[in-house]
Amino acid sequence: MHKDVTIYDLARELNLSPATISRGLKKSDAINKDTVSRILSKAEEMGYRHNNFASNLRNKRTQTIGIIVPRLNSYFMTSVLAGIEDVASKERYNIIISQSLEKKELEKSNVNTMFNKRVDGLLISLAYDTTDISHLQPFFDKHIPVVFFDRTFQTEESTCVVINNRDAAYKAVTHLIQQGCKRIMHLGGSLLRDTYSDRLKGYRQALEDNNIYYDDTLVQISKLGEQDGIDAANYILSLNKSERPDAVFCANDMSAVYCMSHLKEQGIKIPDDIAFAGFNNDAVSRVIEPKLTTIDYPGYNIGEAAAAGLLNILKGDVTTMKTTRLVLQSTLLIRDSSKRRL
Amino acid sequence: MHKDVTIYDLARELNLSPATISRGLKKSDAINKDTVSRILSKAEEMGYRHNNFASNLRNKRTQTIGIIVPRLNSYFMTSVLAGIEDVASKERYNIIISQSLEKKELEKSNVNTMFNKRVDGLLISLAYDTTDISHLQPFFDKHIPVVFFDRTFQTEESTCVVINNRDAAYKAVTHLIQQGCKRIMHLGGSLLRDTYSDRLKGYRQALEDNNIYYDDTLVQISKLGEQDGIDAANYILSLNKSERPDAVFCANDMSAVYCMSHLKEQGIKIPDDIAFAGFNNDAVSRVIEPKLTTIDYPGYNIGEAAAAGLLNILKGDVTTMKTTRLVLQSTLLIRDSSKRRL
DNA sequence: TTGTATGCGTTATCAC
DNA sequence: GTGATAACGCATACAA
Repeated sequence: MHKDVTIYDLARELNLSPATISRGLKKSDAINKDTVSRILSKAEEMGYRHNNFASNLRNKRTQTIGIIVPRLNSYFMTSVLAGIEDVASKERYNIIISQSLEKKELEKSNVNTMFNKRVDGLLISLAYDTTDISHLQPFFDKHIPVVFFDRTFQTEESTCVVINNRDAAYKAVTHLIQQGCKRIMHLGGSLLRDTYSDRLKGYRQALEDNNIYYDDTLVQISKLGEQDGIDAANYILSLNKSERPDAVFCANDMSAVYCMSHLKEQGIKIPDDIAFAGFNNDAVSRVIEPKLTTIDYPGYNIGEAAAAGLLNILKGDVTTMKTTRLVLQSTLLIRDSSKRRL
Repeated sequence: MHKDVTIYDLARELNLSPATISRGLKKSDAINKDTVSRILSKAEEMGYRHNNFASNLRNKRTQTIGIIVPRLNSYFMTSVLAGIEDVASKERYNIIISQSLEKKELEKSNVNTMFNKRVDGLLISLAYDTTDISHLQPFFDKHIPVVFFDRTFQTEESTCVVINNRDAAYKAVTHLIQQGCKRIMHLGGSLLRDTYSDRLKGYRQALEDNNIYYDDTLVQISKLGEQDGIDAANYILSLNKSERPDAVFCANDMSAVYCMSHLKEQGIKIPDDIAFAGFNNDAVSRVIEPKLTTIDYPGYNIGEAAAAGLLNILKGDVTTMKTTRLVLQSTLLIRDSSKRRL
């Protein structure tokens, strides 16, 4: 384990001062062009590498933004990440990622870790069961900017990047109604999250606008996982034929796909007996048979917007930072799972 | 933006020396129990937080391990990550993650970033097109341990964590043969990766052991993505009926599922016309109709083993570090996509 | 059990 | 254009 090469070593070799080396390494134009290139090539030659710790210690900035998400294993999240990464790296920011695995406690601890790592800003999509954001108070107290995306929380201290979930849900449900469906079930996520409560609102609004009675036995709230989809299917099968829904609108594709798949196994015809619509446009939605009608949730754009929003605050005057709600567009993708032969 | 609380501030408040505070904060037993608790509560009260930069600068260790993977968006990778995270956090190590997106150049740049961030060790699964590991040389030179998993590279300087891909493929193909299949196609990944070349070897061995002629027109190498599955399906459809395979063994589930799905759309019956087997046991393998026979690739265990291996090296004597090849068990999961009514 | 003194590598301020 | 110097906050060798 050799000693690391420092700017002092370079200074000694080149008969310059450490200060000049430091400036030269970041191509300051207060330094002679020629000196700069001598410094750079010497650095290369000696295998110098910049020491972030020393630099951060000195600068009191980490040039790092933290990201906390519920889970990474969806196409949506990977897209968000890609969007964030692109924007951040252009501005020479590093990112660190952690997963809350949908658990409030883990989210708290991750927030804490991010705080202690002194990230310059935080991007967060909340866990299912997070009820308040007191764990973010340290960030607010220190005026470290926080941007919420997807799973947001109303606050006066931060920016949100979302889509119009209510509208998207409204479109999906209206489409199902137009296909002739009259008894539409909804598999929703935690109502603690606006993301999901807005989808429920859109669902209700669509029913109302079409004079369909809202039946709360047809609304199931869950974590929208594999098993939840199957449970919903079993619930449907447990109903009398007359009580069964003729369509299901799910707040994500995973639950839709598992629910559909389980119903198919029991002989239910999709979309003729029961039509389906999901949410997110995950890869599964395109392999399931029939292909799943869903909402295209533009993850990459969300990520870009969230990162850009954060960097704006970081570059601008922190004291002028205010609540902004950025609403991106989403699209209904109509596929076979909801196409009735009318 | 207030000034941060430091150990000096605590020292002043408590009439102790910074050294005592430093020791007290990490509960050194060279310090009076009572003093320790006074320090801790004062720290709490004043909102002290440990400064990693100062500490790392001093210690020349980051207590951080780097992870580079091709992509995060699979169940397999998320499981690996969870395994790594569990092991690492128990030993109070932090992790930082980056994606190469299957691109050699991005991988290089990520390796570089990790090096400059001075991670204490590196866990890596290589990109499709990485041909050599010269970009890891800085790690080897500085004796910073590197552990490969899944997509590995033969080297004398590092540990690998894998499954027996050859054996797993052999089992899958043998199973297809036992179902009566005689003309088995293989969708494989880049032969630059042992992971995939071993699967091809297992495939060939199974054919040979059953006196089936190896036909290289039935082997397609690709990136195993969505489109590659569809392309393979179209290739199959372009063949005369007599030339068509009666089974397909795919090196991942994604390509299998898309290939299957496309063939089904064209009226091919699965498994009767063509049987399928995939690899990984991704979530999609359980929703596709018929359910996909696949290899259960134990991601969580791989992650655990890789992290544990790395930490072992980190804790032990670096000079005794040597090439270890850790081979974990995988299992063939037989599902409907390969069950022929014999 | 606690204190003193010093250095980790960088950068900003001030001087020349 | 370049140099000298003083922080940044922490952890340890050595002393007491």
